[in-house]
Amino acid sequence: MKEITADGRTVTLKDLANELGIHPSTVSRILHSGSDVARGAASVATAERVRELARKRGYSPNPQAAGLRTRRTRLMGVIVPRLSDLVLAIMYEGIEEAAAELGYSTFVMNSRDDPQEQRRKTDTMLARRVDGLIIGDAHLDGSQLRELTARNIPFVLMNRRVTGYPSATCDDVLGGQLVADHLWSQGHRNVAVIAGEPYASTAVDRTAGFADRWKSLGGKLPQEAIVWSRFDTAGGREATETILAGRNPNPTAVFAVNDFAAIGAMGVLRSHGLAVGSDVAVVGFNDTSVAAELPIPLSSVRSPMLDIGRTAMQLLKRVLDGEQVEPVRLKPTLCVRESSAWDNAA
Amino acid sequence: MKEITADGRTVTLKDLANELGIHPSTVSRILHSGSDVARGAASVATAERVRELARKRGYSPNPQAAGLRTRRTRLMGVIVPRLSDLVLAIMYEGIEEAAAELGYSTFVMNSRDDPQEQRRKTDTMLARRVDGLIIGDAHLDGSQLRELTARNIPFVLMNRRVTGYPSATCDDVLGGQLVADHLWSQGHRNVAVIAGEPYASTAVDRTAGFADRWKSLGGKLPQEAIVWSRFDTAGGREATETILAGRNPNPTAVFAVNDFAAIGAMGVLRSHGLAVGSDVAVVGFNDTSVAAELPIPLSSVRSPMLDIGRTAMQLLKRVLDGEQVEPVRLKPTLCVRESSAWDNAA
DNA sequence: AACCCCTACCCAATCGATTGGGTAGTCAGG
DNA sequence: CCTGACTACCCAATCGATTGGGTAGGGGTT
Repeated sequence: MKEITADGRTVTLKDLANELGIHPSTVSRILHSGSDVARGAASVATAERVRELARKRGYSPNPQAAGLRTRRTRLMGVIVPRLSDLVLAIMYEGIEEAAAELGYSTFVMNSRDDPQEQRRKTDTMLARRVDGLIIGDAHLDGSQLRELTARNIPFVLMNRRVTGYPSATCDDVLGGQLVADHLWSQGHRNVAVIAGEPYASTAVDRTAGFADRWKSLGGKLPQEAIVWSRFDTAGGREATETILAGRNPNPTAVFAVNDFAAIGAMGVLRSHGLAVGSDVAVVGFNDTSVAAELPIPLSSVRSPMLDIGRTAMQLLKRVLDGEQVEPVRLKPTLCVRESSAWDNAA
Repeated sequence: MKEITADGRTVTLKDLANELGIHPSTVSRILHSGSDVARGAASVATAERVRELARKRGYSPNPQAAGLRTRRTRLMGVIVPRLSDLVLAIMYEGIEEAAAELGYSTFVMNSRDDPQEQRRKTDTMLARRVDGLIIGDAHLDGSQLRELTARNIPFVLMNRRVTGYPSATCDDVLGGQLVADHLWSQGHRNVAVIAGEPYASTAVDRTAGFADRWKSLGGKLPQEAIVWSRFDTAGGREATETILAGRNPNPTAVFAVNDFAAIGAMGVLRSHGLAVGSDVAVVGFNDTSVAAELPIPLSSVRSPMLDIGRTAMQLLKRVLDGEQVEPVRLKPTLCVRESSAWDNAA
């Protein structure tokens, strides 16, 4: 309800002050701090009159002016590889929710996981004077992050973690373990992993969680059973071709660290005459909304994407408040569906 | 490359001016206008010195201060039903690209297609003093838009259009026609439409384009062959159940105005023992990335989503420049795949 | 010599909110 | 009656960039 004065400008503090015959600074103090400011700043009666008029005139403070003075914008920058990745889109929804609750607004930008773009987007955000950054595209090498630290910019990581920095992620190691337990108990002994991009902690942790647990269960997982790939369907297809070409006998189960890669894998398996669910089990990760909708519903590790976003925002807020924060890892759960429900122990 | 002075503040115009012994206003004029300002404002030599120093110190103008003075923020607000809808996410990528080229930054917010949220989000954006809005969630009744017009806020529509307002959309009517032509030429005569939400022009136009063309080809399309639904898989499933329950004989083709609804439809058809592609053709809309990846690849109308986003941003820029702009409808193309490739004319 | 016009700048107000530092006026206690 | 402590405000500087309105000095014209 932004209202305007007779001459077409938006209502300012001074307008309110003039109308009430008091000083703008008094109005500011009344509106700025909670009702607790009545002590010292103004009488209860005046405070009430001010608040009433502000409501009536639809006063909304000018964030430019406030920011200029306070050097805080209540803006947060969010950088993600791409928003058209469903996983990141949902996390962003979580961020937006939490940001609204905390009185912040957010910018998002896509970096396509390209270091050049990451820098460029970071710079645009800083030029906009954001108070802090949520980095959703961190690479494990961390060069990007060292620079931010050096420039003294408050930030937290989301989705992907890097040791030594605050982050909100899924417990990806646990996620990998859940899959290992599941496939092992279904009787599989010859498995392969479509591991994702080696620069992303999501890929590395999920793969490591799986591999370590698999070995501690007594399973074998030779080097060539782990194939690194892109996170999309095409990446999943290529990886699966590699797996099928390189292993004899073919694995009876495939764990893809990403649903879309898993979908690509299912396609290739099918076209090689292998029935997903009976000949070969497939498990994905994230439990994106398509997983359950496929003709052969895809087993997938459900990660709390919305919560990860919310948590990232809350962490960043705490960083801005000067707190020392620790990384947060949210627990995933496994959703078993047809694609891996066939019992191979028989 | 935001640099800071010795005492930790970011570099300002005044810093540059002091260092060069000239007045801040001169620096502003040199940096503000292109190189064409050398005439009148400053000597070429001074201009060069200023630009050089600005580069060296990593000067980046404070948008708060500039905005406070100029009353323009170079911020645009974008409101979409939800960013986790792939279609909108891609359009937003287009917006972001175009915005960067034009020197704007963008906010996105999700409204969930809920009028209350639409208002709330609009107000937050205006409180942030955005220069204009891109509305991606317009409802055909247009009450939301009348209010914006009344409040004198520059905006354009995206994805969905409403008569009388500038917009960047897909030519959805044409899209519907393409599907009608295709299904008719494949020999189908008994078809059904999963029509989407009746408040969205995308749904209405696609359905109308299909229905009108179908009838002009000589086809029949009774009222009960058109089922309105939500845009997601669940909506598609429900609609398909309705269709299968209500029609005898079953239709040999189904057009869903949205890929996700189409995916839901394929699931239900399959579970009713109908083979998609041979028993029943299915066509979706938008050609989102999953369409081609399904076990039975889905025919779909490809809409130029990225371009729609870019166009929306460019239109808005022109609106801000005071131009009178006309709605733009971008041409879609039909991608035929297995789900509707079976020739029923036989 | 008087006049005008450039060139290359400077000056100061302004945008709207915030904030450290007052100050009248009232009341109580000594 | 004086002092001190409140209460309820006011004042003015400030944040950084922009912009309409100067102006000094130099060169050219008539």
